[in-house]
Amino acid sequence: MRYDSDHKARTRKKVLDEAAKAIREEGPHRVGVAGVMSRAGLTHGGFYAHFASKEDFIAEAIAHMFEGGPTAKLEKMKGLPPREALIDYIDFYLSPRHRDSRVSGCPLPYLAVDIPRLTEAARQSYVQGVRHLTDVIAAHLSALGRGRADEEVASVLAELVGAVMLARAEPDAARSDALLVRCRSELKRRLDLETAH
Amino acid sequence: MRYDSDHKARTRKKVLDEAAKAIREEGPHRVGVAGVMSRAGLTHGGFYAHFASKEDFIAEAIAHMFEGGPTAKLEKMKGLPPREALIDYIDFYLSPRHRDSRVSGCPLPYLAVDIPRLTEAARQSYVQGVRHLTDVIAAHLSALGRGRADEEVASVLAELVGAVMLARAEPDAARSDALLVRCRSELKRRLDLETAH
DNA sequence: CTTATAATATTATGACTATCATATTTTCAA
DNA sequence: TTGAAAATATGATAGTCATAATATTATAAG
Repeated sequence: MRYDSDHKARTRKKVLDEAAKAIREEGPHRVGVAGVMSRAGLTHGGFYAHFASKEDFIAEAIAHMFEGGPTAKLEKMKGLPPREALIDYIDFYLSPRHRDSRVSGCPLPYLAVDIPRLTEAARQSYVQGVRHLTDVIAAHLSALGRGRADEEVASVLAELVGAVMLARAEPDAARSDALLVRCRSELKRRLDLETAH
Repeated sequence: MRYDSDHKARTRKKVLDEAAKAIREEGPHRVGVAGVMSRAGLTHGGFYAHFASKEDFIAEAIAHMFEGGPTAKLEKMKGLPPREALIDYIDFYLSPRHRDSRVSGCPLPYLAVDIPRLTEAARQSYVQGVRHLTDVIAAHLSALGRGRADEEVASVLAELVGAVMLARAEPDAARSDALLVRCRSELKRRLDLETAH
């Protein structure tokens, strides 16, 4: 071979990185081949040397979103005592910073609505991500001695995802902040995670 | 005038009805002028006799979504005793029927993700819809004698919206149903709405 | 330094889109 | 029944998109 052995692989990763950001900003259907390639410092010509089709590309980009940085926070949870881990995660997930992060951030709220409109491959990536997050949270709830962890985790995840989406849709910053604060405190209250007394 | 005095108004309504359905099915950016006009039994030519631009059209269609049928359920809530109203609404919102309703159904979960990408006019319609639903639920929570209704309503709304979205994203029917059941029962439990004992 | 080839760029094509100018149809009033 | 105007249709234009064929560049091996 003439180029570096992983030259193409690095380019591919760069393109997928940009795609993941663009999907968060514009949604999976509005990202264009030429746009993403350009953001990655390339022209659109080489696209089909990397991906079979745009559909395939979007599915790969979505899988990529679940591998990247946003999962780091989740992995860190595993090493912490359950109470601390849950408090940390709720505070992170419902933080203004996470709400405003338009290029990283958990894929779940970004993609939920479009998942039924995407390919089977994209759906599978999404489902895996949901299962993973569900399992980690449920494990910590169980470790805390909560008997109905399996029931509770559905409700907790729904509130996390719904709150981030509604906070992003609220243009009034103060109201958006208030929504996050309220959901944070309600979540901790109903999971008996309050730090005081 | 030569045509019936409200001929144009009826056509306009028909077009907006179809647009509202199409937005739920495909998202606000993927609905096309020609497609919606065709669904309404017209050709694309007359479009600009009804709307100034596509952006304006989408904003009007979104406003229309909040006026139509899906709000009926909400209005019915107002006439019921608070406990019954809340139980009814939760059971409706988190029903498989509402999850599967791809042409009617509450606009909140359908639009949340796209709202930051739409015009100011569209955002304002959405915000009004959120406020309205928030107020009605909060009023019923207060009527039930719950002191922290303003805090709770944010959490409840987030869970309702998030649960519907996640249920729609879950391709496994049994798992999707289970998610809805769990959120229904968790919501009623934490709001002390359980019917038994 | 040369050459082969992998990686990327240039350019082209056809499908689709919003928009608009113009033509045609519809139907009330006379 | 006819004329006029309102409502809608036909057809065109310019732009964008995914896709692909071909050309060019970059670089590791000889």
